[in-house]
Amino acid sequence: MFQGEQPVVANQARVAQCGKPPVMPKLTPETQHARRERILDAAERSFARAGFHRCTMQEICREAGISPGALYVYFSSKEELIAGIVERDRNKLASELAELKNAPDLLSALAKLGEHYTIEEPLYKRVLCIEIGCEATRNPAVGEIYRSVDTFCRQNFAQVFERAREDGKIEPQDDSRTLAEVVSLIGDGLFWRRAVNPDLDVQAILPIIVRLVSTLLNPVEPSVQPASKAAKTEAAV
Amino acid sequence: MFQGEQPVVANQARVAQCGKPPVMPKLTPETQHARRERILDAAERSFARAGFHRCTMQEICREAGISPGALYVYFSSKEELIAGIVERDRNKLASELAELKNAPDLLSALAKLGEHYTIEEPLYKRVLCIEIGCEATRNPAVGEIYRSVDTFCRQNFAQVFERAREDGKIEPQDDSRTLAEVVSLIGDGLFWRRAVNPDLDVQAILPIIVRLVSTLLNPVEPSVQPASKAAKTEAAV
DNA sequence: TGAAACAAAACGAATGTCCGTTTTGTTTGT
DNA sequence: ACAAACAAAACGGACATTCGTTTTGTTTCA
Repeated sequence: MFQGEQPVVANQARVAQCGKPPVMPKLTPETQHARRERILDAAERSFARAGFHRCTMQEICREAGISPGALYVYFSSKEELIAGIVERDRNKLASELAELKNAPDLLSALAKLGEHYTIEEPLYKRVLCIEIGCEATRNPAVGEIYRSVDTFCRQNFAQVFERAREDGKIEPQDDSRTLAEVVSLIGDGLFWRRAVNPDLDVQAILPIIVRLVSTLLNPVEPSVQPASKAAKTEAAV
Repeated sequence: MFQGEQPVVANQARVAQCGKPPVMPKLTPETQHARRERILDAAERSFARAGFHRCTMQEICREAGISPGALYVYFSSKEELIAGIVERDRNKLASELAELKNAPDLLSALAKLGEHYTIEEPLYKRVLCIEIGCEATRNPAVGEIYRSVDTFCRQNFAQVFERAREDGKIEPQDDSRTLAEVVSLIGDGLFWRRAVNPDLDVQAILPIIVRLVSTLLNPVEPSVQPASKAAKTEAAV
């Protein structure tokens, strides 16, 4: 994914093929899209505050400064609004992770991402991530979006590792996809801890996390630049 | 905590000081407790299926095979039922983690715990864990229970690490509480990944996880038994 | 002892509220 | 001018909780 309006993960299962297609035309597409975004923003804040299922449509309308009638022009159900939130959020994550491929230094790029998502990102967004994952375990539409992005991200990680393997930076017996899964696990763990315990001192933890990940990534002598065909050192682990 | 009926974490914030205490029948305390447990079991299954907020009291009653009236004898609100579930579940986790102190081999004990919670434990319990964490971010009563247990667990980990430090098994510059946080992070990450992606191949991942944790724990020459006063090796990192 | 009297416990239909959605007019943009 | 966009109010269904009644079990008393 490069910048642009296409989502990273194809819109298979285009959100909710509800009987009645929302009536759509007549406002210029840009303002149309802008209003959808505006509503999504309001919904995001509201959902983060109360959770998907304790948040009322009225509350979202209030937050967005519009009436229910207006809202239903853009989203034909609460369900669809939820799916819209999830889709937008996940696609953003996916495109950010996809950037990793271009990073000159994977490790510091990862650290930076971790820092971004756990420190700079406002609290309500972090809480929403958790809510989304939770919803994905029960709501089929959400689950499908969630898992498709998740799969994409892991494949992406795996490709990065595969490339690292070619540079001899990886223990040969380690499977790339398994490593990708481990990195995802650590990332998700970081999210989760941060959401659940807002006092978490991320700054203290990150260096250790980075050190851990680096043991997966750099069995090769450091400071020696990619001598292409892996020169394994004797010092095991 | 040793075996017994006391919860690991004290019941500060005794669940829901709601205006009206449940009517509490004149049943012998044992059967009273037994029925509460029975209801909690049913609620646990129901909540896991639908989530706390989409699950109706009727559904729980159906699952428990009792009437709404009967349920309200034992729990005076849905809120209290939720808190009851959370309290029971978290205390069980806490007492299991507390066992780690007695484990002869920390690493394999951790691996075993991980395996237990991600493979043997039935799916619905795993999903419930996620739901609980999520609820903890918004519901104050639940949050209090969750965080008190969480704190307890991390302190426990930290103590274990502190002991390991005395045996020279830890990098001196690593703070025990930070290490404890990292281990919690990995554990929670494992939960989360497993709940969100039921296809996760835990068996493939665990060895790598164990290897990672072991790098925190064994910078000292392996096979050399605890020579009590840490003999630091030169090989930094 | 045995059945009448009482109490505890459970039942389940009824209640009132809340909330997603629809309907009905009015306004606005093109 | 006309349909799209909107606001406001109202609808209808669902849900947590209540409460009058029934069932079950235990005590009382003759």
